[in-house]
Amino acid sequence: MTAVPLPGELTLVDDRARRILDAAVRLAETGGFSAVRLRDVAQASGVALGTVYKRFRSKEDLLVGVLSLELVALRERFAAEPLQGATRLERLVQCFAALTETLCARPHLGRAVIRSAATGENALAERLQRFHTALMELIVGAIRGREDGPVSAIELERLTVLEDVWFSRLVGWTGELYGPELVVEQVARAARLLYGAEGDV
Amino acid sequence: MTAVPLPGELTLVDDRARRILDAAVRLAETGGFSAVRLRDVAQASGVALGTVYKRFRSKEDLLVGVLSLELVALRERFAAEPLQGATRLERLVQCFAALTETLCARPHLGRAVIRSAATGENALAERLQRFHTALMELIVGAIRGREDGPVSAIELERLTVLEDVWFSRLVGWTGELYGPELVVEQVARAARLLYGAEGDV
DNA sequence: CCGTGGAATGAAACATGTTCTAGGGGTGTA
DNA sequence: TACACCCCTAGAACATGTTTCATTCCACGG
Repeated sequence: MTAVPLPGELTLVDDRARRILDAAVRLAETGGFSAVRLRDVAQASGVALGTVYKRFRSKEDLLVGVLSLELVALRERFAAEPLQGATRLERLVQCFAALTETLCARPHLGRAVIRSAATGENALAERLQRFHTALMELIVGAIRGREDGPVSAIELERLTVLEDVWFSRLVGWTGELYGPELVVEQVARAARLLYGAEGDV
Repeated sequence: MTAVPLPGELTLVDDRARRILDAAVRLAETGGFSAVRLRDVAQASGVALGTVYKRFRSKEDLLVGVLSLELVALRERFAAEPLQGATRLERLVQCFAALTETLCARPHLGRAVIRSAATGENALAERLQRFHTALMELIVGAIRGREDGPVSAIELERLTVLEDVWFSRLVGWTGELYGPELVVEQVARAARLLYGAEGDV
C-alpha cells in the first residue's frame, strides 16, 4: 500500500505491467478472484512478486486495472457497430446491454473485477475515477444518434442514475443473486421510469 | 465456508453470537474493516476462534451481520419520529437521509459493513437478501403518510431504483470519494427525476 | 572501460483469514 | 452412576496478501 504509479494508458507501454495484467486475466478467467494468487500472477507473467507490487498497489488494484483493458474492447465494439435504436432511450438500453454483455462474457473475470471495484479501497479511487469518466464519455458518445442534439444536462443526470443502478445490479450479479439478463432488465426498467411518460427522443 | 446457521432474529437469542457481533462492532467502530481481526473479535467476546466461525461463515459475513443490528435501530428511529414530509417524495428523501445518517454515523463501522456487503460473496447472499427485504418493508412503512393510499407498483419500482442508487453511492462513500451529504444528494436527485414532472402525492 | 544508481529478482518474513484437531465439560439417557 | 453426544476451547496448521532485504542486473554518464 505504498506509493505507486498508475497504469492507464501506461498499461500499453509498460511491457511488464501488460504481462502482469494479462496473466491476471488468464487466471481470473478460469478461477475467479481467488484463483488470482499474486505469486501465480508473478510466475505466469515472468516477473518477481515485488515487481507486481511495484506496478499495482494490491490485488484489487490489479484486477481493477483490467477495466482499462475492457474499456479498449468496449470502444472498439461501439466503433465497429454503433447502436441502432431509434430513440435515445432505446440506444441507452442497448448500450448498457452491451456493457453488461462484455463484462459478463467471462463471468469469473467479470465477478473478480466487480468485486475488486466494489471493495471501496481508498487506493482504488483514482483508478476507478478514471474508468468512470472514460465510461461516461463512452456512453455519451455511443447513445448519441445521427441527428439528435447534444446530451442535455438532465440526461446526464439520468445517465448517472443508470450507472448507479447498473453498478448495484452488477454487484448483485457478482453475488450470484441473478443473471446478466436481470442486470440489463433492471437498468432498462429504470431507464423507462426516468425517461417517463414524457416520451423520449 | 462450510454450512452455518444464520443469525437474524437469532442474533437476539444466541448469547454468544450477540457478544461476537458486539465485539466486532466495537472493533470496527474505531479501526474499520482491517481492525476487525477475528482473533481479536474472539478474544474480545470471550469465545474461541472456532466459535466465531461456527456462527459466521467469514469476516464479511460477520460484518454484514451487523446490518441486522442497524435494522433494529432504524425501526426504532422511524417508530419514534415518523417522517413528516408533506409529499411522499419528500418523505422518501427524508427516509434515505435517515438511513444514510444512521449508517454513516460511525464511519469506520459503516464503511466496514458496506465493504463487506459489496464483496458479493456468494455466501452472503442469503443474509443480504433478508436485509434487503426487511429494509424494503421498513421504507415502505416509513414513507406511507397518514392518509395516502398504498404504495403502488410503480412506486415500488422507483424505490428499487433508489435503493440501487443509494447502494452505489454508499460504495462511493466507502472509497472516500465523497461524503454522506453527497450520497443523500444523489438519491434525492434520482428521486426527483423518477417522480418527475408529473407531480407527486 | 569502469563505476554508479535505480530497478528487478529470489527468498524470507509477517499478518491474518480460515481450517483442523485433540481434548474438556456439560447434559440428557439407560 | 456411567455413558454418549454435542458444543466449546485452545492452539496448531495452512494459505495467501503484503512487506522487506540482500543481491544481481542493466543502462548510462564519465
